[in-house]
Amino acid sequence: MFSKTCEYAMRAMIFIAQNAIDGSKVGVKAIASGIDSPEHFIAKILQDLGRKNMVQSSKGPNGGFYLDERSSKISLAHVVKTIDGDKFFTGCGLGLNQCSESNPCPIHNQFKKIRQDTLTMLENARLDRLVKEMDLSPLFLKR
Amino acid sequence: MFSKTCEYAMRAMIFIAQNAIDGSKVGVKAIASGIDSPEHFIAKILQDLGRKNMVQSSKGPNGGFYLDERSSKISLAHVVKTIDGDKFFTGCGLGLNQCSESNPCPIHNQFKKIRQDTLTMLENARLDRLVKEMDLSPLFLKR
DNA sequence: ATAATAAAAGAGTTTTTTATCTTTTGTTTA
DNA sequence: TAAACAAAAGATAAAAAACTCTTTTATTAT
Repeated sequence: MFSKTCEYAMRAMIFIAQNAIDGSKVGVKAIASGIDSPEHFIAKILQDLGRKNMVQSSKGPNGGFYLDERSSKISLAHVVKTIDGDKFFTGCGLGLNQCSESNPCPIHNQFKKIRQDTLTMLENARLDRLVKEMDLSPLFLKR
Repeated sequence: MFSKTCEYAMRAMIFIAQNAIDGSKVGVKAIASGIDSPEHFIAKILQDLGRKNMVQSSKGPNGGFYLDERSSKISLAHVVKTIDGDKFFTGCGLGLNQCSESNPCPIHNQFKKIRQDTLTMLENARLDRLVKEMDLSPLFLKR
């Protein structure tokens, strides 16, 4: 469905949203172990997300990753688009570039609906909201 | 969404269903150009599908690929499961192995519905049916 | 100032996926 | 039975994705 990179990114963002609260920060080591991902790999991914200002960080003692007000409202859809691009949301199910409304592949219309449902769902999955919901029920981010 | 291999496989199966009719057969060259895929690559994929009896073939002059009665009823879901496995239909959206009904990830329930819709859609997309529908409207399998 | 800490950056390596090329085997028809 | 044809099989090669290691830079606290 999504690339491994993208899965790690979503998990890491949720983990940060959950654990870096009230000015506190989380380090890569904690993130990596918290979401069960390779440490250096998730570090790279977070660097990317940082450059795009989707996550904030500070160096040095007590440093780590956290989310500012804007970042905490980011949706999983945004993360997916950033990492995997939007081919998931716009691409053809059979991989046809020319597939479109006027030039549909055999399963174009059915796929369109599913893609749209997925997009809506991921757009609604904003980090702050997920964390709030998870407070009610126990949560799991380990693979 | 699906691997390239899987996309080619689906396109090739549809193409064969469409073009190998009334005992005629289609060769890899025609298939490759018909679905715009690398010739040797789709040949390999069809070999795999052939071993699993999802497509029939014969060598020599006038040889090529075709579908027997059973194969022509195969669904795209079957093709996807054969090539990409069933992680698409059963796996967690965040890539968590332990995600389940009793141990759900933050987006488990929403994803479950989408996966189910996708599965239903692909199960209904049987080759014979797709070809019938395509006869009504023009079709495109080139990328 | 200096030592410790932690992310950023850069430079690989490994594995998987995608794609190509060559040889072999089986089938048909002339 | 020989030549042509077409898929099967096997072996490589190229590209992308996943992952690792080392060095640098910025920050904090002593």
